[in-house]
Amino acid sequence: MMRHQNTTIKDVARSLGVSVATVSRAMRDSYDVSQETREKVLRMASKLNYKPNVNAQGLASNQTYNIGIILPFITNYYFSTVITGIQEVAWSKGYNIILYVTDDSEERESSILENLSLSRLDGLLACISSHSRSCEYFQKIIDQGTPVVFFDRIPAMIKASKVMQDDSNGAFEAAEHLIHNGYKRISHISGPIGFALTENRANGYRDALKKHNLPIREEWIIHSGFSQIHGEQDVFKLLQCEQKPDAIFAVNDRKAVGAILALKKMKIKIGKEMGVIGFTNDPVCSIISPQLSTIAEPAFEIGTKSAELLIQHITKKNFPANEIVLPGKLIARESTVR
Amino acid sequence: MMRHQNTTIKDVARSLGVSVATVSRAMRDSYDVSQETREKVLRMASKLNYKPNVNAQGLASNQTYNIGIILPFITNYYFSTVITGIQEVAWSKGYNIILYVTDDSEERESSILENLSLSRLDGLLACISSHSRSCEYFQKIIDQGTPVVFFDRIPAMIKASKVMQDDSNGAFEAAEHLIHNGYKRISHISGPIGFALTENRANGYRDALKKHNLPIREEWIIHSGFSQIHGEQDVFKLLQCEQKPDAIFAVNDRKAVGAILALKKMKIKIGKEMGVIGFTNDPVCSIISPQLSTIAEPAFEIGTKSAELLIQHITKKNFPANEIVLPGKLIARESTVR
DNA sequence: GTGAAAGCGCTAACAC
DNA sequence: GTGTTAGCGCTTTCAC
Repeated sequence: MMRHQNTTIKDVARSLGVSVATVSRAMRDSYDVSQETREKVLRMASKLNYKPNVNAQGLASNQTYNIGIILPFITNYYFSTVITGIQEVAWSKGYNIILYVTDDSEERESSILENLSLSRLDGLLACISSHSRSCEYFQKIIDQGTPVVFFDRIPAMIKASKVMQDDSNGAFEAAEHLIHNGYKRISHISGPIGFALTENRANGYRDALKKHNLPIREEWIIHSGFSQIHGEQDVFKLLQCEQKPDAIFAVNDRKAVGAILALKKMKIKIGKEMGVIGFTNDPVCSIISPQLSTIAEPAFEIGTKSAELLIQHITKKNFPANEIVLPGKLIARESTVR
Repeated sequence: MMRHQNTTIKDVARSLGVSVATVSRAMRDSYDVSQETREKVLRMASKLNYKPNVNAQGLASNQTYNIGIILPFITNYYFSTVITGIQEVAWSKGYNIILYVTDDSEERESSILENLSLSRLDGLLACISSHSRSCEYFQKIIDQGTPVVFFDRIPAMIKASKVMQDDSNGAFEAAEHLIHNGYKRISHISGPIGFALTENRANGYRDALKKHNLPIREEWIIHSGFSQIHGEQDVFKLLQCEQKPDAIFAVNDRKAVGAILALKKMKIKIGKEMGVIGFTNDPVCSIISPQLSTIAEPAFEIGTKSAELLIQHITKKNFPANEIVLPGKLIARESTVR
């Protein structure tokens, strides 16, 4: 599969009567080239439309200027916005993004990582699947010298840089908002057990109830998946409780949307009879009726911070692992008005 | 930035007492290797955890197993689903995906393409920005021998493979659905002028009205952008018309959602006083109230077909340019019931 | 400040 | 069916 041959560094060197080494140095702002030569080279390179061959660069220098992103889905607001943030930073620093989608399957995740050719990547940004546990395949990659930065769903056992929203504080604010608005029997439809994100949000919820001396009933805390359908199912379970809650704090907006849809089906008045608050600030919040109160997550910034951090790790050896926590913001809408 | 050195083809060859050529051939299912040797090599490679260096492979063979995707956004249902489809096929055929996001800016688009190192990519999948016109930078890439397949928003002037939904037929069905449901003054809030997609949907709309002898009033056809806010704005314009329409066919669901929100603000009863139908089948259709009728687009299949087509172009020289049109499907919901 | 040359890890033409 | 070897286009010592 030969493609048309582009101009190479040799062509530039030849037409200038200099060596390829000089061209290579000039192209990369290496400081042992005279100002004059550099300009000459740059001009000729652009005239000849010279683009360095990235494979050759990568082979010679052991760098690729590619960063990988591995995550469960891209088809939701949060993830696609994070990627957009990553892309923004990557583009500005000359990095490309290679996308790996796990479909939230641990098997797929491990298969991708086991088969990953690390020679392709300078670093990896990762959000693990909701079924992932030990994540030893990530550890393997890190041990082999490829930096990894985790975001959002992060594995507890692995020492690496991590970027996340302030889950416990956000959850605390969400629950307290419900309390301030007069709700007293507050339930929580949560995510899978064993996730930092899940536990932090559950803890924030518990803390708020404790602070205001409200009962924490374990039957009001339901753990299931992260999706809309899980939200619907969880509501039906809540409605079976002996004592019914009068408000729902959902671990994310998708589950909150599922909850609203289920409540509507049951003809339960949202707000008046049952307050609902989510987490994320998906655009659907202001489309659904009643509009959904939520904690806005800084999705775009999660992306930019993660990418910046990863690039630090790539460019500076022994850059220390960092944990960045970004604040969320309460957005009150109709679903929490009595 | 040296990273830990992985095992190379030499290591595998040495520990087996064969040549690197044999290992190389065995690894790639080249047929002039004995069954026995191949198995021996494969076993040793996996034992040594050998992963081929993609830069070296790319440099030697002029292939990268990377395909690029360039598109306006990834933060909406349609695009993220297309990418998921692309990813699916790419993964199964051993290709990686490199993502480029233009933020719907022609400038960004051309800048990305001008700076693109083609040595990085075996082929490109593209959906142009809503402001792109001549797209000569795509032509340049094609001329240099890199295959490009366009999807959804496709440039008219360029000869290349294209994949799209059946826009005119879908629009025809949408309009006819409104007619069947008793609407008589049907308006169309459309996208930017000059797009195949826009024109095809507008034509389908016109054809349906003509067939049923309904008036086509130019003031009922509004061209603007593709986003929700444009949908809202367009509705306010429609409501200024001397003779008001009784139904709206929106070029996509995002605009239809904007329209619904605007109508709600104006206390106009959706369905009864004003029918609304969209195009895409975004999940928001069944979340919004009333639920939005629409033409379901085969987004995932658009992705898989595009990727398959591109891989054909990559692997078979002189594979002829192809235009694939995938059918949509009417999904009737509440917003078109009187 | 610049050039010569080795070598990054692999593929493919050629020889046997 | 397998080995030898010349590159692929670039970076990077090491001379000068």
